[in-house]
Amino acid sequence: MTETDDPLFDDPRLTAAGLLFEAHQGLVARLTPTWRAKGLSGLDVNALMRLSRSPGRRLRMSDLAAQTMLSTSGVTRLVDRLEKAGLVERQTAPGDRRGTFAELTEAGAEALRDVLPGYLEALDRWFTGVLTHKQLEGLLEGLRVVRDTVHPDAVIGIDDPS
Amino acid sequence: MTETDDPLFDDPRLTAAGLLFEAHQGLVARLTPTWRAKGLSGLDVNALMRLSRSPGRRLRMSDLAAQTMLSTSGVTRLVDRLEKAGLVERQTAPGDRRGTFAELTEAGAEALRDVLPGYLEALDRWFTGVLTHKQLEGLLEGLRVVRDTVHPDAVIGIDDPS
DNA sequence: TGCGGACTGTTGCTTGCGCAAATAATCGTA
DNA sequence: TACGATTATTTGCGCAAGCAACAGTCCGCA
Repeated sequence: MTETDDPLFDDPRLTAAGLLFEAHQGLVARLTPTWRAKGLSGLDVNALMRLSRSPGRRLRMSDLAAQTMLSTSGVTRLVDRLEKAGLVERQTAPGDRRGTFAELTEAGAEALRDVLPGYLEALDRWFTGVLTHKQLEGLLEGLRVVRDTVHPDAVIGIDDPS
Repeated sequence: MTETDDPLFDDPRLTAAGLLFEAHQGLVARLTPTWRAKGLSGLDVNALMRLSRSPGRRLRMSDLAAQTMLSTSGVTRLVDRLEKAGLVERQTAPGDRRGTFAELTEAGAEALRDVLPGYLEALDRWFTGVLTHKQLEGLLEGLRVVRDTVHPDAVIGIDDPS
């Protein structure tokens, strides 16, 4: 029942992209309470999870920026907050005093253990659990292809190399 | 080669969600230049597209808020900017002077026609075009299910109705 | 050894968002 | 008709993010 004056506005590619955006946004909206209840933001959780999965539970600031797709200044302030909360510690990189590592503290890992059960439950309820095994497989396959196409490792300054 | 101290941190549900988030963020990063080159933000384009597809090319502020998943105050300011740019016009709702419609102007439709070609091309290059027909179908099916689960029509104040 | 250029992270400034309070209009009921 | 409750939108305030400028460190080469 859409009323379009211009057929350009109704391209199936737009519909497909809209579906991706809406599913994403809606899921995030559903997940948000699980971490907000613990006093964290989505980016906090993202960063903590990235650190927890990295060797030595730490990452260089710039690598964390690349992984979270934040600007370096954004990461500086994110780590500022996490450090103030005691969830992360800065340490200067041995051998290169320009670099700084952000390392997950035990309190940080604990915060993660505190958030994850509710987070996983919500994922189950709103995402993985509402799909058949086959649907989930199909979804993940498509996402994997898109992610690999679109996610050029370091994604700080994207200047379309057209 | 991930090093996890806690198996909780490596749940397949987390991987699945991470895939969705990364595909989304990466795609957005790829698309951003297409609208930024025209002086618009992603939310601008989203709003303009919603309006263009609505009856009379207009929506009430609160409906626009629901569709864009912004807060109502966010929409107030979004429409402020679009109106100042001449892409949208406010008109008080006939019959209920509390309500306000945001209506797409001809300049707004023109801006959309200006952005869409590049936008569609980018979608093709980074999203729909990199998938086989079958992969795309599988992806869209999964997304549709998730979207319908997660997107309860009006999504302004989500209070988990557990 | 010393100097210029490149790289890493932080700071100043601006922009945009959400929450909560304020404002304006309508509805229901006596 | 009048008043309290409800609904729609706007404003005040605080926070978080990006960009651009800056400071500190390292590397290469004469």
